[in-house]
Amino acid sequence: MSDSSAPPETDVFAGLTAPQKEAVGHVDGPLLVLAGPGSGKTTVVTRRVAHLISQGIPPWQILALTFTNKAAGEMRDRIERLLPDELIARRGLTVATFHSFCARLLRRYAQAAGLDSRFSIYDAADQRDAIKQALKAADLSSRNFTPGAVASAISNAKNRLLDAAGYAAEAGDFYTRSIARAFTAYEKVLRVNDALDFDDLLLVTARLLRDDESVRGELQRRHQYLLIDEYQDTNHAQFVIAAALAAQHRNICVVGDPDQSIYGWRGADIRNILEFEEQYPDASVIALGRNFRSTGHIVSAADQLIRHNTRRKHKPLSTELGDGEKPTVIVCRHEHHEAEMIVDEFRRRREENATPWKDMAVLYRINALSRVLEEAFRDAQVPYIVARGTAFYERKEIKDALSYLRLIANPNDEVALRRIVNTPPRGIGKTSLDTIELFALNHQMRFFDAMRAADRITGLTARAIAAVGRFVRLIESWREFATSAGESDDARLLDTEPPSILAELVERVVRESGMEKLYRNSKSEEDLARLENLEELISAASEFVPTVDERAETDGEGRHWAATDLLQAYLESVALVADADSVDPASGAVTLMTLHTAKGLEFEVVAVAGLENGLLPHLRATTSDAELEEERRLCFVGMTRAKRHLLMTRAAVRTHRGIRERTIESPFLHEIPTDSVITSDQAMYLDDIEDAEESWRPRPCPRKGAGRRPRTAVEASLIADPDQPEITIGCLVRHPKFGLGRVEAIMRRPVGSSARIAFQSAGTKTLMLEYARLKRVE
DNA sequence: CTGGTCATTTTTTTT
DNA sequence: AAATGACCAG
Repeated sequence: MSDSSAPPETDVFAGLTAPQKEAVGHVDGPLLVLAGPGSGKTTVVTRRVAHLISQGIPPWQILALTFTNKAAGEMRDRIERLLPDELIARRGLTVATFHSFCARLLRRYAQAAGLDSRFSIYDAADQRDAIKQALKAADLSSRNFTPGAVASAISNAKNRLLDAAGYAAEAGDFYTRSIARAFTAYEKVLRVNDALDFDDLLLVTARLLRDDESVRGELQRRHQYLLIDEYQDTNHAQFVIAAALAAQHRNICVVGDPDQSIYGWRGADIRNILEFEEQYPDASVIALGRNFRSTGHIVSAADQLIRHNTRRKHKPLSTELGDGEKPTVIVCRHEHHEAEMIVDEFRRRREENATPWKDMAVLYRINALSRVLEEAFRDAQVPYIVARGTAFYERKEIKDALSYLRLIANPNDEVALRRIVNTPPRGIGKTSLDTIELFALNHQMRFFDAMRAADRITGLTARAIAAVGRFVRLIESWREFATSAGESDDARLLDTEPPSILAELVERVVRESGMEKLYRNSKSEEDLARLENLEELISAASEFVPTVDERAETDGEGRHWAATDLLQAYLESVALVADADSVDPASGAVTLMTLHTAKGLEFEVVAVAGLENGLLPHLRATTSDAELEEERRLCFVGMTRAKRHLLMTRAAVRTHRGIRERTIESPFLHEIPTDSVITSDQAMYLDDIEDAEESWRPRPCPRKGAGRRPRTAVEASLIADPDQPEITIGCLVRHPKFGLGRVEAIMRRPVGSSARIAFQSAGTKTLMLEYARLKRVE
């Protein structure tokens, strides 16, 4: 299929360097692309896929796997833009995250995998609940075995493809054997509930591919060309999945950078990329070392730092962009001072260099650092966004609503059931639940079935029986609604306007569960915010459209999407959101995020905060050399996000978890030669922790109660971008088609915020801010 | 059964 | 500092 002579100079090769061209032109056989920071990796990958298609390979034979939805979405968009229009119509190209690919595969091959296709996906919080339950069942005190420790032990085992039995076989000492018991009990909880945790998605898929020859063969034939992004972050399960898919055709292209491997703690195995050439001795290896992103001093400082990693193959980094400015290091007095310095610097950049807010970012090691920074940006009236897409789904009211939905989709999901059975309070208290549980146990019944038979349970008060009956009828009426209401006509799916059957269901749940009433009757601002969040959830549901890939899986022979399929896909997409997914380039605000989420992104101006010993490197990652090297890579990733200017800060005194402590400089700062950076010590004469406190004057205009109140999603969107006239609630806007209207509500969502606008002539509509070309009218 | 207060704990990073 | 869990009064 591939031409052995030089690839033709079509436009997919335009403007590329020689190694880039080589990678783009590669068609058959294994390929390893070592892509340093800013080396045009995404360009190479997307053009290569376009090139494959131009060589006559059907798009549906190509499978690209990424780690975040955002990366997948971007890749899909960029590939499609490279393809001729007539091809887009008949695509079928699969670009997905590892986890969503596996989830879909497992639903399709549920029977072969020994699963119920309605299985739930448990997130970290659900997993915690399930582990607590398991610890109780295994009669282990959660004193000595904290759910967190057990969870990470189990996760590590699963990433190595060990199940509970395999783990137990390895367990020697008392502690490990106890964990093994907890593991076994936890697996039982998952099985009974028809639930999988994140690790299971990979583990079960890997096992299925390994053990089931016919499934493996089918998938190998379907996915002839495999592409894996960020390969340095794959764990063993992912490695097995990739190897199984590629075993026959060997058309596997992996892209990554060992120096940016930062997920070792969750089982990523850097050996996967380091030993790729041993696994595929005939692999072509292409190194992309030239940096097109950052100016010279930034590249050189980062390079000096990463050289301190010993277990590493050094590759030269060079830049195309001239020296630029030296990175700045500022030693601040304390965290508030640090935040102010960063805000000051960003303001100056905007005034002097006209750098837009959206091209600036603050990166930090731990989420807890965001609070002080947020305060500083808010007080300075600088628009900012905290990239934390998962935060929305961690809110109590949202988790509750989703638990109702999960229970509708999967009747056996007892973790979901227990969460909402008495939320909002409906008279089913602990005593009643214990009685029901005992009954279920004695009669070998499902918990929900026992509730159904509540009137036969002795020891339950008449009051409780009535309450339980009402609850059961409520759930069953929703379930009936979801199963009977099919999408009568496919056009509805493509319609952006409600009513969507899904939104209807979510709305019914919010209303009929009593959640709406509970929060509406409350006077507290917090509950009002909760109500707004629930409305946002409904609005998000109304706009939910399964991805092309998902639809392709189910549509097939003209099969219609039933409401339950839609619900399933929705719950799946919600379970698998990542923080990085919420990074919105159209937002017009400074982005605040962790170093981990920043991987793969770039900004003109970047501040890395908290360069202190114990914070970066983190205290818990200093026990081994391997961990310390990973922390160094993390710092390297942060530094190389900057295109033009890099600011690194630390506070001499920092308050963390309520304790104020003097800090020690990060060794990483020490490792960068002093003449590679410009250092400014603002805390030189700070002899005493008390001085730090005195020097912190309360900021100018502290609003009443600010800082206490939980910030709502809506509030975040009210911080406007001065680059453009802001769109706020109540303001007048003009839409190119609908004309003049007034903004009634703004809904900020992880991806694509929207606004409800009452138009003078066109009626009330909900529009996506990103696409609707709204102009504010003064 | 509900809703308060008080004590205790918190792994940093995430699909 | 914040969030959970245990305990107790209504």
